[in-house]
This record gives sequence, structure tokens and C-alpha cells, in this order.
Amino acid sequence: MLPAADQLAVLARGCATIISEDDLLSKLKEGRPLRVKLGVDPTAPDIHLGHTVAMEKLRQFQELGHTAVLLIGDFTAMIGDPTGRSATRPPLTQEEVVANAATYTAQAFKILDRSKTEIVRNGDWFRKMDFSEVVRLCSRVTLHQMLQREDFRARMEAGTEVRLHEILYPIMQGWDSVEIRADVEIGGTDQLFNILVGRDLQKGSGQPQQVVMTMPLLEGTDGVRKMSKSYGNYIGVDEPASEIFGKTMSISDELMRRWYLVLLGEQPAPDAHPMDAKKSLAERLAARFAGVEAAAAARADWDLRFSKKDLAGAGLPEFSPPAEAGLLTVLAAAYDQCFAVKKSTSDLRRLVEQGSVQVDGVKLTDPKSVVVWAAGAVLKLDKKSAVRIV
RNA sequence: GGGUAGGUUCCAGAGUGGCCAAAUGGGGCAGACUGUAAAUCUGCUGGUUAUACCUUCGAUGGUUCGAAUCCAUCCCUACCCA
Repeated sequence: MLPAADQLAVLARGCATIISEDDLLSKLKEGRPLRVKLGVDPTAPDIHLGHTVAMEKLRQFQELGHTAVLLIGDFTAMIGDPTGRSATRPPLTQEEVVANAATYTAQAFKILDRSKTEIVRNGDWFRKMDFSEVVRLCSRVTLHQMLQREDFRARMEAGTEVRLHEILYPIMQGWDSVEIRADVEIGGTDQLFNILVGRDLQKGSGQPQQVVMTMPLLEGTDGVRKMSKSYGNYIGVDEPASEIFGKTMSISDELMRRWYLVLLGEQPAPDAHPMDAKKSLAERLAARFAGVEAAAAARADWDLRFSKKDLAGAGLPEFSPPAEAGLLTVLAAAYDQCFAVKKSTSDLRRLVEQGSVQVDGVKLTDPKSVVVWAAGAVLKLDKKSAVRIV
């Protein structure tokens, strides 16, 4: 193992807060593999770029010889971390949680070293707790403590509802740390409160307290809100290289600088054109999750399609339009077959009327027309989607 | 348990009997401009066999030629009191 001070230098990089560096240093000096906890809620089937920030940190720990404990919040997922906006989200069923957990762990190993990862599920202990144990656990925490949490306080003041089980969430997350005997817990900055509860509960259980490491939250593709499935502003690690590349290209220049910092830990080259810097970021992200070759191909394809405006030369899905069918029917089939998207007739009609639909660069604006399709023609559906007629 | 104010389309939020598929803003989509950036301008934004029809304004039932709007019951939320 590297000397503790050297390890600390690596680990501290990119963190938003560490409570405390001294504690971490002395734990590292013990010379044993530390148990480093990262909790994920399998509320959605996919891991996105936002999740990877903390995971990369966890991987650093692994590379330094420590044990990653990936906590699957299969039990807490049925509550959901209270964020205010998702209070009314329908509770996940057991099956959904199991299915999500499976894809989650598979995707997590795109980043983590499987052989150095311990996977645990908090359902293993929470499902066994009887109510008296729950009461005893709750007695160790005060309501005032819980209400210090920013979003609870904000909701109280705004007069929106706070349901009791939401208050349980931080307590449960904290208890996970006791069960795991975590030395360190990593999380986004929004997890600070929850992780601190873990320290309190560990102290009350006579355990050494975990070190808190929070990572900056990654803004989603909209550049405003944090990346989240429910905001639809995310890039999944399981998406094809072309998607990762394309979505990254559509972010603002300002956000690009943030992503450089948070995802790559560096600044874009100061003399680079913003677009070139963005292409470089997009390619590196695509390479990280979809492979180097696929990333290079995605970039080449993107250059053809958008920089050179050569749709015909780009790799497009092939599509055979049904014979004698009206334009809208053809479009619906193209969306369905090539992009697995169901569009309503009204939607398609709008796209046509607004000039989005083009064949070889010529707009088709009459929804009722019946087009004679030439093989090899390029049918553009919207900004991002086009197919080749065969 | 009592009182008060509420529940409207993706979100916020107008609308208190017909001109309501429902103002306005946000978000989203499309077009122009561009670097699939930002900013800006314009249009669209429930569905359909589409100059009309169907479904939607917490739920159910009712009044009416006609209900998001009126009545009844129920469900839910916030605030105040206990």
C-alpha cells in the first residue's frame, strides 16, 4: 500500500467535502483495507453519469487496495430518498427493485473492479427488523435533528407535505453504515446529512465513526438541475456510444466546463475551440463507457452528419417503407421500427407541418401525401433521427 | 375531533354555467440563425378514421338543452384550534 499521505492526496482530489481529512489520514495509517461504502437506490434501471462521479472515487479506493462496499438500497428504494419532488412517486414493487438492482450492479462494474467489490443489500437487515427494533432505532434520533435537513425544513416552511416515512430514510441510510461497519461513506453533496446520521448512529453503537466524503453533484444535460432519470436530463452508462456522444455535444459550453472538472478532473484546453473541446469530452466519455472504438466511430459519424451535413454518408438505420401507405403511416413505422418510439398521429402531423420531415433535404409538408420512395434516399424525421430508405 | 383554504392539462397557475381541449409562464418539440452551444425570433405542445368527433379539470352520483364551473356524498392536502 502507498503511504497514507500519498493515498490521501489522491483521494481528496475532486471531493466537495471531507469530514475530516485528519480522520481519513489516521484511518489510512492503520494500513488495513478500509471498508468504503457507496449506497445506490435501484429506483431506476440504469446508472447515469451522475452516479459515476462517486463510483470513480470508490474505484480509486479500490486501486489503493481498499474494499468497496456497494450497498444496494433494495429496501430503501421502496421509500425513495426524499427530495420533495418525488414524494408522490408510486412505490416500486419488489420485482422492479430486484430487476433494477440486477442491471445496476452489472453497469456498476463498468467502473468498479468486481473482484474488490462487496455487494450488500439493506433489505437483508431491514426486512428482519421487528417493530420494537424500529422504535428503538428511532429513539436514538430527535425530530429536531431530522428537521435540520434542508429539504425537510424548506418543505415545512413552504407548507408542502412531509410524510413520516421520509424522515425515516436518513435514519435507515445511517443504520446501513452501522451494519456495514463502514470506515468511509461516499455520496453526492446532497447526501451529507444522511451520511452524518450514519456517524451518529455508529457512535451510539460504539463503532468508530465513518469518514464522510461528498462529491459534487453533476448537473444534467439541461445544465440546471442535477442529473436524474426523472428529469430526463441524463446520460446512461449503458447507452450506445452515439447517444453518449450526441447528448454530450448538445450541452452548453458552460456546462461542458463543469463536466470536464467533475467527470475528468481537469480543465478543457484553454486555447481549444469550445466545440472541439466538447467533441473531445464527448469522445472520452463515450470511450469510457462504450469502448474506444465505438467512441471513435461515433465521433466520425457525428462529424459526417452534422459538421459536414452529409447525412447520406452517415451510418443510418435502414428502413423499408410500406407500399402505398400515407406519409404519416410511414413515419410512424419508421419511428417504431428504427427507434422504438411510438409517436401519436398528432405528433407526426405536427412534425410534417412544421417542416421537420425531409427527404434528401427536401421538406415534406403535406401530411396527406403518398410519397414514392426511392431506394437509398435519406428520410430525416427530426433533429436527431434519420433513416435510409431501402 | 372542530374551523378555514384548496385539489385544473408535463410543472406552476388562471378559469366560477355555453365563446373551454381550457389564459399566462416554465419546460418540451419544430423552423430560422448556428458550433445538434448560448442568445434571439417564429410556430406547435390531449387523442382520432381530423373544417368534425372523442376523452380530460381529485372520485362518484345528480341538477341542466349544456358543467372544470352549480348541488350531494366520498377521497386527498395545507393552515389554525383541540
